[in-house]
Amino acid sequence: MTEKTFDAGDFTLKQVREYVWELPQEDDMRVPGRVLASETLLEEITDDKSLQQLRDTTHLPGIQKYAIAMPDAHQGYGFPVGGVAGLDAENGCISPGAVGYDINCGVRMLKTNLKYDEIKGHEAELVNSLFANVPTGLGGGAVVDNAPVEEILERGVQWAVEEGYGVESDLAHCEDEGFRPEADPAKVSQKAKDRGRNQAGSLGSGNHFLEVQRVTDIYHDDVAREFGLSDDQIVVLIHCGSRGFGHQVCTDYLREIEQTHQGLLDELPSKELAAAPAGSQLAEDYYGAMCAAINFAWTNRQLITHQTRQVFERVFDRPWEEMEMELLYDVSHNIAKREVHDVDGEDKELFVHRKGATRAFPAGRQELPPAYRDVGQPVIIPGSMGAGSYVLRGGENSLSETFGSTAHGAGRLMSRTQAKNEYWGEDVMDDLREDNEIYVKAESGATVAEEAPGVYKDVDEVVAVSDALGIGDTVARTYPVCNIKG
DNA sequence: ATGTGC
Repeated sequence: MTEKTFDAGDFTLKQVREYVWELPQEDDMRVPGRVLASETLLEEITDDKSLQQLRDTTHLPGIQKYAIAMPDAHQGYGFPVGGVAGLDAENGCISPGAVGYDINCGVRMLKTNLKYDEIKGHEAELVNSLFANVPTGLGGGAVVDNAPVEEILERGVQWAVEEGYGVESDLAHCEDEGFRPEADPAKVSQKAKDRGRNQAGSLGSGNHFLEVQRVTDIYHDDVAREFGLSDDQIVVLIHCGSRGFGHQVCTDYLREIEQTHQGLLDELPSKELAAAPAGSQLAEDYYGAMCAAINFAWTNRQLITHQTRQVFERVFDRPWEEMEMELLYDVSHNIAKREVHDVDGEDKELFVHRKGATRAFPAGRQELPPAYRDVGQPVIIPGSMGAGSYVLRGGENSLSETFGSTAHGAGRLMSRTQAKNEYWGEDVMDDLREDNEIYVKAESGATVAEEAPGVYKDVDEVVAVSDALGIGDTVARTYPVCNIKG
C-alpha cells in the first residue's frame, strides 16, 4: 500500500491518518512538523509561508514531539498564526515570536438570559450604544483614563473586580482565574507602561470586535446545559488583546534577545524566531513581562465587559444581574505558559507556546476551575463577522495530540492589503445588513474591508477538523446580530 | 496585531 502524500509547493506532507499530516524530519530539524487539516484547508496554505515557518520552528532548542499547525493556520511573524510548540522549560527556550506581538489576544463570551425575539428591533440602538461606550480604533481611548498600570499588571482581573468593574464569579470564569501571579512589572519598560496607561479598556483595531450573537445550534445537549447555553439565547463575544502595551513588550524583548543571545540566533533559520535559552536571566525577564501583558489583556476585556453590562442595563432597562450576564469563559489565543505534559511516558515541564491557538483542556485537568473540571473547558472560536462563532469543549485527545490545544478562529485567506483591493468597507456593511440582518458599526471602513467575511476560511471546516480529531468537541454555534469594530 | 518601519 502506498503512503498518501500531499504536494504543498515546496513541501511534501505525508498523511499520518485522516486530517493529520507530517512534515518529515530532515536536515537540521529537531522534530517533525504536523499539520492538522482537511485537504481543502491544506490547499489554502500552500502559497504562503506557513509551512516554511512551521519547519523553521522545529529548529528551536528543546522542542518536543513536533511543531503543530492548527486547521486555521496561516503565516505570521516567524511562527504561523495557528501554531503550537512545546519547548522544554529546563533545557529549551522561550520565543516571543512564537507567542505573538499581541500578547494574550483572546476572546470571552458573556451570556444573557435574553432570547433573540426580545432584542429584535433594538439592534440599531444596541450597536450605537455599544459603539459610544466601548473605545475602538487605533491609538488611545480607554474605559479607565490614566489607569494604575502597575496594579493592573500585577493583579489583572482581580484589580478590576476590587475596583467594581466586575464580580467575584468573573474570576472563576477566566483562564488562570484572570491573572498570572508570575507577572513582574519591574521587567516591563517605561515605554510599554506609558502606552498602556491610556488604553485600559479599549477594543483596538484589526480583527478585534465586540459582537452580540444568538445561539442557533446546539450539538451537545449535556455539555451545553453545563455551559448554560440554549437555543436562541443572546450572548456577547469580546475579542481583543493587550493593545500597544503587549506590542511594546514583544518589541522590547525581541531586540534584547537579539543583542544578548546572538549565538542561539545564529543557529536558527529565522531571525523572527529569536529565543531566550531556558534558565537565562532574559528568559525569566521575558516570562515576567509577558505575564504582565497577559494580565493587562484580561483586564482590558474585563473593563469592556463592564461597559457592555452597563449598555445592556440602559437599553433593556433592568440590572445586568437580572439578565444573568455572566461569563462563560475567557480564553487566550496568544500566550506561552509553563505546563506539565506527558512526553514519551514522562511528565515534563514545557513552555507551551500557543499563537493563534486555544488551550483545550479536557475534563480532569487540574488547571480547570471547579465549574468545568468535570466537563472540560469551554473553547471559543470566532468566525468572521458574517459567519458567527462556535463554542467547543476541550477534547479528550488534546493532551496527547496538541499539548492540550485547538484552533482559535477561521484563519485569514488573504493579506490585509489584498483584502482592501478586493472589498470596500461601506459595501461590506450594506451587504451584511441587507442580506443577513447583521448590523456593523466601525471606526474605519478600511478595517471592515480587511475583515470582510470573504477574507476568512470556512470556520465550519476548521471546527469540523477539531471535532473529528477529538481535540475540541463542537458544543454550540452562534450567529451575529450586531458588531462593533475599530 | 501596532502611536501601520528598518
